[in-house]
Amino acid sequence: MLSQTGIYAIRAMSYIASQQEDEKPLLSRTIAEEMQIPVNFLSKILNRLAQAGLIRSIRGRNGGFVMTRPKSEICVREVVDLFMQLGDHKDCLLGLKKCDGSCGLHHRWSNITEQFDMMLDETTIDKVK
Amino acid sequence: MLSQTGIYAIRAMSYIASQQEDEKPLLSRTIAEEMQIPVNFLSKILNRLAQAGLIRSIRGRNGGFVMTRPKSEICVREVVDLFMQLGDHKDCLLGLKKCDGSCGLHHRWSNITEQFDMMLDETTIDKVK
DNA sequence: TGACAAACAGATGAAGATATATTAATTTAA
DNA sequence: TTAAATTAATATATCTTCATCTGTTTGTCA
Repeated sequence: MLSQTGIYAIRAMSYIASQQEDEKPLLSRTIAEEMQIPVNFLSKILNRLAQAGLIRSIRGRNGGFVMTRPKSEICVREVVDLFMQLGDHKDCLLGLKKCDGSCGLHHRWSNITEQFDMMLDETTIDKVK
Repeated sequence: MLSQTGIYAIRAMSYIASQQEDEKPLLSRTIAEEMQIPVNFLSKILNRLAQAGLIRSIRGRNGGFVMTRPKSEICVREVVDLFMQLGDHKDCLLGLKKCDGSCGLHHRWSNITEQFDMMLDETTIDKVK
């Protein structure tokens, strides 16, 4: 449901959020260690997050990453959307094009995806300890 | 949540189930066309289903595949389990080892996986139109 | 200028999905 | 009874996507 990259991104964001009081930029190395993410791979993820404006990157000595917005105003979906397209969950689980919602799994599946979507939308980064 | 292979397997099984009245063995070619599955790939899937005893294969002229058990007694999970291990859904969505269930996504996620598991267990092949 | 840190490019690896080709079993027809 | 046609079984190769690693470049501060 979530790709490894998506999971890493949430982990990284929530860590940065949890440490932002310090004001001091967080090193990617530190984040990688604390959150158990391969450091070079994390680098790409952080870069993408920075491009999207969710964090700000600071180069050079005393550099690192800092939040740009209040952590309570960033929802998990915003993060995830940068790394995977969750596709239209409205579709049939079995990928049947003809399916009009009568495929036996359809109703239950759409309940599930609905809950999943709500979870992403309603959970903010600061809630993800 | 389901791999492509898992999806194909359910599609194939449900098609065989829906046609079993005829008694005549179904060709893999036919199943592939009707259910939009790459024929050679389907061949492997059917083979696996046959090994597991969910269907029986008949070689040679007039051969094909037939059901071995009443379609109302085969649940979706049985099919899926042959092609993917769904892992322990009990775990933390974010893969946090330390997570004691307090990770903000945990509660909602475990509800979701619970429903998903129930869907697989309680839906029989004949219900998957 | 030199050390530090992020940014970027590219190569590698692994898993899953798909395609190609060959082999084995069975039936039918000559 | 034999040969041809049909069909599944199997083995192998390719393609794709995602994840990971390696190395180089660029920017910044002391």
